[in-house]
Amino acid sequence: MSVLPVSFYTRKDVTQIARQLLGKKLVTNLAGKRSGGIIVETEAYSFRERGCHAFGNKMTNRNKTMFETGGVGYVYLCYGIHQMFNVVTNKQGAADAVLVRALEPVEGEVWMLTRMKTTSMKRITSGPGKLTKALGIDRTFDGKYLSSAQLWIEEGVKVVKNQIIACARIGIDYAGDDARLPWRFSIQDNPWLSK
DNA sequence: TAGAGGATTGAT
DNA sequence: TCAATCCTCTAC
Repeated sequence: MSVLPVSFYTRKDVTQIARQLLGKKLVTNLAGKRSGGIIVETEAYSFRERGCHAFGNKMTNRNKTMFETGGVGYVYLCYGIHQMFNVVTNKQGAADAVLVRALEPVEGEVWMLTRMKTTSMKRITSGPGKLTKALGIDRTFDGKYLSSAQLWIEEGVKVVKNQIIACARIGIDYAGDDARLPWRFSIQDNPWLSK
C-alpha cells in the first residue's frame, strides 16, 4: 500500500479530489494502536461558496488551517461535542477542503470498539463525528500532514465511476443556493454510509 | 466581554 | 423533535 502523494491534494478541483478520495484508506496509528477504514462518503467545500468556513477568503483562528497547502488535516469541534475531520486541498491561500463523512472499517476494529465503548460494529463509523472518535482523531491533528506517523491516507480499493453518487450536502441550509450544490459524494449502496 | 449558534448525534 | 455542550465569531 502506498501513501497518497502531496500532488494528489494540491490540485485545483476540490470536487474531483472528493470523488477520488472514495475507496482510499484513512489510517491512524496511536500508541501502537493502528486502525483504519475505506472512505465511502465525502463532501467538498470551497472558499468560493457559502457553505464553507472560509467563504470569501475570510481567515479566522479556527479555519486558518484551510489556507495551508493541500495535504494537511483540518479538524474542528462542532456543536461542542463532535470533532470533524477534513482534508485540506488546493495550493496555499486557496481554502478548499474535503470533509470525510463515513468509513468502512477494515483494520483495528478492536480499537474502534474500545474508543466507542461498544461491542457492536454496526454503524460505528457512519457519520463525521463518529469516525473521528472511532479512529481517535481530535483537534491535535489540526494542521498535521496526512503522511505523518500517526495519521495518513493510502491507496485502498478501486471505485468505478458509475458506483459514485453525487447529491446535495448535509446540514448547511444557511448557505442559500450553494446548499444545493451536488458536492456530496458516496459509494452506491455501501452499508457504512451516514444516514 | 457577553451572547448566539453550529459541516452532529442519540435518545425521546 | 430535542437536548447535549463548548468553542468560535460577532457585536457592543
